[in-house]
Amino acid sequence: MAQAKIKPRAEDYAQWYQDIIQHADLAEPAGVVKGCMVIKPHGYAIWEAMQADLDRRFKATGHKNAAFPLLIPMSFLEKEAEHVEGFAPELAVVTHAGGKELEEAYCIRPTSETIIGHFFAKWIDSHRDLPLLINQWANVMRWELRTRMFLRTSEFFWQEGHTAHATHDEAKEEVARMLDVYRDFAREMMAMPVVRGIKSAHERFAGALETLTIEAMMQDGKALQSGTSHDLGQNFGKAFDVTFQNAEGEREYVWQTSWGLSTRMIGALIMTHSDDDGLVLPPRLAPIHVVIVPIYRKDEERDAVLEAADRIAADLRDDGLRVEVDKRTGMKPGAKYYEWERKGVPMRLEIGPRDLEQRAVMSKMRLAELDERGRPMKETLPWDGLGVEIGKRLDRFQEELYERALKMREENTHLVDTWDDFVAAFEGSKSSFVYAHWDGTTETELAIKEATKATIRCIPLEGEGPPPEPGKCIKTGEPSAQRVLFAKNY
RNA sequence: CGGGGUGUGGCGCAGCUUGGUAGCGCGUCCGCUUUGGGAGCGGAAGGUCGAAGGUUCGAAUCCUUUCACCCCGACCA
Repeated sequence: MAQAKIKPRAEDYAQWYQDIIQHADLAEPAGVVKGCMVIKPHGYAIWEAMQADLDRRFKATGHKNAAFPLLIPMSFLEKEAEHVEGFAPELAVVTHAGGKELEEAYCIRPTSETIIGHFFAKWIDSHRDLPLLINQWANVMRWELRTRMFLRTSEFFWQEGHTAHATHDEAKEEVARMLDVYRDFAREMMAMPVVRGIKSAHERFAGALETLTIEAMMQDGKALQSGTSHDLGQNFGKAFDVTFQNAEGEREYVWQTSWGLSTRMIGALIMTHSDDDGLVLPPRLAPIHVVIVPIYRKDEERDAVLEAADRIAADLRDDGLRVEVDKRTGMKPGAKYYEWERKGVPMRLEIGPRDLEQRAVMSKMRLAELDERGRPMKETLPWDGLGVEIGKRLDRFQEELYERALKMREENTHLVDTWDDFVAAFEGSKSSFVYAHWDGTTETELAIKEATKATIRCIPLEGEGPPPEPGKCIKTGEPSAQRVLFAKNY
């Protein structure tokens, strides 16, 4: 295990982020494949927890999983003009296979709208076939110029939902519904508050009529686009001839949507909750809820302590908790404490001879207050009803993480009305969430980015951000219907 | 892709200017003593110095090329 200290956030946020990933043993750069990473077991377990919950939510909203080819004929991409323009620069292309050059090159999927569009055309014939609600869990590849672990790697894992509907209204409902699924997932599982909104034309998905997004604030004030839901209109329907016969017997193009959320969320988790001591995980996504550290001096003590630890672990597992007993020898308890804290385990139990006598355990939460002597506060919990008590504390911890993240965001969210204040808000490497008026043009959006590096993260949906009120564009003074969210972003 | 930086045992680094065949800390393995907030002592293992060429009697060190990673941009989930 690495021994060098985690770089404090205040000194070098980027280095801190790298250190957390290494010290928590989440992933490492592949090295032998540019821009790709190996997600290690502790990191992958977090993704599996995310997948399990999202999959349940997708199925609860009527979606079914399917799998489409990794390789897509190049000609498919070219069928939708904006789509190919958006993705062409970052495609990895397969030109040879089976020892000879292919007649038509394949690209490794950067996203699957095109190949799924092709199959939708085969599968959909009648309005009775609609809506068609499909999700795919997959890896995709986009040859990014600058990569950062979890946030932007050449290969990444995600889910992509693809649906086809008979009417635009139905499709728009789906787009909004799935955005809310993402919002709820972020809130309930990740303990991460998000702002829902609409992407500006410039930030929209290549080939979409409209892109909805959830944007989260990271600890350094930058925004992270955390999930997107696209209204594809009939663009792909027309490109792939996906048509159906309506109730009146007329042939119509379908209305499609797509929506995705990726392993980037692990990066979001890190930058939302973790601290200078290591990873901090919300209990609902933690691969291990509780680690039990047995403490003993003599062999007799050892047997009794381990027996009790195993029994408690078994009881807690029966209560639905994910528990690990750290039986490693030759390692002092303190060393184990530090290691599990680096890995983000929400709660630790210590059990030793003293506890055996009292029929109790010592418990310590990952984010514990310090006492007068600067030591983390611990709490004695009796064996009776232990699972219930731990459950309560984990639930409270989950909620505290959310409250803490929300507070952090609110303290770093501002309404700005003058250009000078706007520039000051993004001076140097500073970032925060700034709600300001914008005249609605891409030209102004780009000028603001050029001057401040801040971009429009989204046009907030109703109920998000400040109440809509007309005003004047921060840059041009032209009329604006509502404030939009500006921030630097990952 | 432009600019900058870095590649030396699992991790963190020194050595490079002034070439002489690799060292430190942590970790790992074995033994004994330890174990309620990062253990101590003794012994041991582990490295084609990112890769390929070149210069040289001799290259971690000098030259060329290349690969990867990190940071700042531009591009993007």
